[in-house]
Amino acid sequence: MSGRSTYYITTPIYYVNDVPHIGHAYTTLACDVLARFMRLDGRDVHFLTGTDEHGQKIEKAAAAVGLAPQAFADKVSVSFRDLVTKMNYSPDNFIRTTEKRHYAACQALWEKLAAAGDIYPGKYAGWYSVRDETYFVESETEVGTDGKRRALATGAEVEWVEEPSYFFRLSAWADRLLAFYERNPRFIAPESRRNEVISFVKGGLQDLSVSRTSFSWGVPVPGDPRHIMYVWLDALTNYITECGYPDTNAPLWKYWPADLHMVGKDIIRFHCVFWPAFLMAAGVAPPERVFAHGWWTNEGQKISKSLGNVIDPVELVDTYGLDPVRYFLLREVPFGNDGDFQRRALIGRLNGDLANAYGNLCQRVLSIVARNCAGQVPARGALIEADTALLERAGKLLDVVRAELAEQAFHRALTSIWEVIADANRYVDAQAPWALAKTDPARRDTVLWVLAEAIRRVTLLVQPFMPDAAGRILDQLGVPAERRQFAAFDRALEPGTALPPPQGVFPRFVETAKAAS
RNA sequence: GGCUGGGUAGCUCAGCUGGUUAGAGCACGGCACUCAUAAUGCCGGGGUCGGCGGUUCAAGUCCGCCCCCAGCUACCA
Repeated sequence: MSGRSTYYITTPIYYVNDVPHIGHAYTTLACDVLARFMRLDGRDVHFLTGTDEHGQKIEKAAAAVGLAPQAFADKVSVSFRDLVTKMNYSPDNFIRTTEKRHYAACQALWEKLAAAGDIYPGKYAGWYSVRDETYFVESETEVGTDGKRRALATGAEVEWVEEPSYFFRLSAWADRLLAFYERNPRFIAPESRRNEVISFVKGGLQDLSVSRTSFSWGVPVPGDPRHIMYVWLDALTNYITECGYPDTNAPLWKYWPADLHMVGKDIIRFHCVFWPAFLMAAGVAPPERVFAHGWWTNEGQKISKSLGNVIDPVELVDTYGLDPVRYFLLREVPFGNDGDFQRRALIGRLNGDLANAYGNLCQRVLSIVARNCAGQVPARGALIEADTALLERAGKLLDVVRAELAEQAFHRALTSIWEVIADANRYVDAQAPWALAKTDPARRDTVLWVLAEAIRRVTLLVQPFMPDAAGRILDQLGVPAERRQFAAFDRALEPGTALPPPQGVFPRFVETAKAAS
């Protein structure tokens, strides 16, 4: 942990050659929960997401539909902004690589690298397919029986082509990168990814081609505008563009270095090798941490457009509700691992964890309160051991969840919260407030107060995961907005506070015949 | 091929530096309760901890070999 009061967290910028799918939704969701948690915990948070709009693919996709690249990017970028609303994400800004300030940042970074002697002109050579208009790595090609080399993916004939290109002296950075990983063991997570990156770098690094002349949709290289900057040099720079680079006196520069770049496991190399090398070469501090999460499969099958089994987050939210989907994605799979998306499992979580355990706990407690306590937070008398035991378990939760989220262990944070929910359900049965109603109303009130207070503590911590549902439960507990920050975690419910009539927050999901088939 | 991680109840997984009868959640069976969203609680069945061999008073937990799975092995992102 940095120990700073600021917290800067980023998603990758999403390539607008694609419509948003579960993978995009998942990455941003994880960031959103962290951003919300840190804000509630009093940190000065900056949460950034956005779109990557340059490159040959965009140029070609735009041409294919008869649009200028910018117009095409404008159009597709909107669907990513819509997802932000749909999923109730809370970014502080949505950055686009086509912004003027981003061109300035990229070119400034380039000039810094060039001045440091880490960029030099050379030739980029590789197996080029004229038909596919793209280069292939040697391993992606194969020499056929006729002696001609072809791309494995497309079967198109490839030829050895050389074009002028600028190179970044990455080969010179291997040792410094390894030393950096050594000094910063938290830089790459999870552990298995760290091993992969280190072994990759230990295997030796080649210089990196960082400009192209084969297309023009991108940031021109300073002093040589025939060249367009390599997409990753362009894309990664967004993280510092946002902070005002190259102006280190800019108001947002206080957020750099980023506390966390959240990425999918497919782009870990760009973030853990290229990016820190670029930054160190430019004299800018590398980010604190990169977390590479896993991928989802769909009911056991690999997700692919050609299989037509892409998971649409919008459809999920429309079917199951936003908060259950947010909960499921972060609870079902240990964060960092690949996970299998199963409707049955989602429904199981929704009905079991949310409706039965948590929602029903709130409902059974609040309805007794409503019926017996004149619509107010009940009076509390002396506490017995069972009472303090439950309250203490709920009270420890803030530290537990804070520690788990420092490691991005969302599933463990949620498991801990739900253990207290289970404790609370056991406590209700053991104390049986409905029976106390006849024998000892004062004790009944105390039991209800303890339960309401335990639910308050739990729900405060549920807020980052399910902001809307948690908000509605806190409403029903009469917790005012200004006491929903973790600074107010220890401010117990005040007896006598007026409460609105209780209302179910997590309805069970009942499968219709159609949904089941 | 090389490197890394993993193979523990029907399913998903915990099991740190080796130590009493191997755990949780879900699913399944029984019981209790009736405040609650047919919710909740209690009890229970079920595992030769991938295989073989070894170290040790003692091994999912250490060592060796083997089998199986996944990821990585660079410039579309």
